[in-house]
Amino acid sequence: MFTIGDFARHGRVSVRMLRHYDAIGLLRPDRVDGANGYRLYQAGQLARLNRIIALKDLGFTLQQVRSILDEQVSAEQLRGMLKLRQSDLREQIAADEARLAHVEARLRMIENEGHMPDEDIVVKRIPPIRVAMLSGLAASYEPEAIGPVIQPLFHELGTRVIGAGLSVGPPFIAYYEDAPDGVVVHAAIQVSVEPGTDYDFEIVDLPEIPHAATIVHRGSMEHVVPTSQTLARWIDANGYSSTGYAREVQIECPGDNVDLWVTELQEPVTK
Amino acid sequence: MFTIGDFARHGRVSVRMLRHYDAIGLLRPDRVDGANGYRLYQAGQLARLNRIIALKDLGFTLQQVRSILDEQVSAEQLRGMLKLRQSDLREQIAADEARLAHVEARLRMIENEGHMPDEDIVVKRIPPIRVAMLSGLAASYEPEAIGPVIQPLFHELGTRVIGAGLSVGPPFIAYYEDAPDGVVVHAAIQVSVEPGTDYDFEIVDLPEIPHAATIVHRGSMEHVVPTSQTLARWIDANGYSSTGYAREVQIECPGDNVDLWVTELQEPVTK
DNA sequence: TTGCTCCTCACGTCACGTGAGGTGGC
DNA sequence: TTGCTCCTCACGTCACGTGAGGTGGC
Repeated sequence: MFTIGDFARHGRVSVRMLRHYDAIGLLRPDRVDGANGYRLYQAGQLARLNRIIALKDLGFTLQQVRSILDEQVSAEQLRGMLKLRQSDLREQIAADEARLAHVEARLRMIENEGHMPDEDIVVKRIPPIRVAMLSGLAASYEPEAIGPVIQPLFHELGTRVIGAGLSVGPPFIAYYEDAPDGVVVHAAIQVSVEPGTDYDFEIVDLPEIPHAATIVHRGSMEHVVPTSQTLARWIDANGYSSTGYAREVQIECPGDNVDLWVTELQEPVTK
Repeated sequence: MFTIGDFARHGRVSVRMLRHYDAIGLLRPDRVDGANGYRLYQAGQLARLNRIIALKDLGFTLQQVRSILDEQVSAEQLRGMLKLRQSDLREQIAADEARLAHVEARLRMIENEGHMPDEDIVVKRIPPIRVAMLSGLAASYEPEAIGPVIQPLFHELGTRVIGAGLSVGPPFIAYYEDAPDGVVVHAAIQVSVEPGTDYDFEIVDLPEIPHAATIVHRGSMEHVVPTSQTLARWIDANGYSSTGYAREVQIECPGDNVDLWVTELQEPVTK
């Protein structure tokens, strides 16, 4: 017979753990002294304690350990639980390796520039969205070429959407596609209508972007280039690669002051 | 101005997270409506939200995120924090890979034998221990060769230790070393004395075993072979290798009934 | 009026670590 | 008597998720 302290020393666990396992019914002492409540264990119970520790070390919860030990799971169910643990662990490892790569990218930035960037980039899923849309063609993918095309498009689109009796407000979305003779420019405004109705603009469901590297740009789109470059460098430094032009989502754009505009760039990426 | 719901949608976080960040002072709303307590955010605050999410994704706690954002840490301190995170992540990944290897070993056992072993093996650190010791020589490392050597050793050791006025009781430890002409057999009993005194037995500090694969054996040591084999197979299946003979620690050994003996085998291993 | 969004508590999560406050045997 | 071990609460951990119960504007 061992007191809880001796049993803990032999099992190389804490006394608190043994009390906890008693409390949740995972490992009851062999008997409890009626007079003083002392827990008393048998040496043979070390075998069960070892099984508990071994299963716990595999990453099972104590609930799972209990049902495995109390033979409430068949060999086949156990195989299923192990398979699940296996894939969870693989995911966990992959996620931690991604995190590690990001940490190392940050360290490289500090080595190179002496500080971390002030703007921050986050990879998110962008859900699909239904928009009213007009399109045009620009000579190249530069602010000087895009601006004169997209601004009239948004103006015209706003007029037509209001004319169709729909409400207009942010987010306003600009996005781009390569064309043989330049860049196709799309101006889009979120709307909630059923498709099929006939309007003097397109109704399009923009697809989700499973992985978009995003950054917030403040101020006029004339000065978006440094922000885009920060985004591009980050994508590169973190082992992603771009799979298209960024969507530009105007989150706030008071008409009177472009310095207060807030735009999110959403660039589709893959690892 | 965004309500909390709109701001959460733009930032792709939950409303609850924004309330939590407000509560801990990490991201306060731009202002709070005095009448109804509504939180109101500015689009520009998305930049801070993104920085929070990005740092959180690196694995920093929200406390750390706050001190980084509020510029209470210098670039040098930040580099230190990133380095620490880096090594933590590497450790985490290594630990999960070890766990994964163990899960896979379990799966192989189920495929091969249709069930998991009933006895369980745990890798532990064995702390150093001071013992009284007598030694002998056996022809080989088999129960039939060891038994006749170690039993008289323990008997004699017990007599001498009692004769020296020290108390005797489990754990009794047997351990082994290779010798040119057989195996050196050590019989040891834990004692607490200062070294230097002269006894008719040795006082030895058994070193710690940083990594010991341990299994509990019940019953006479005559029947230890299947238990040893279980341990050896496990060591092999889990990618460890043995670096010596196992210590045998008698945890319980009532003199009248060897079937009730409980012994822990502690085999030193490395990855 | 019904829905929708907002609010503030407050419990639950998981496996213990860590006191606080007290008892019993050597 | 002093130490040591044992006991039972009960809070704290970390970042929210999830109700409960209620309010305000369309």
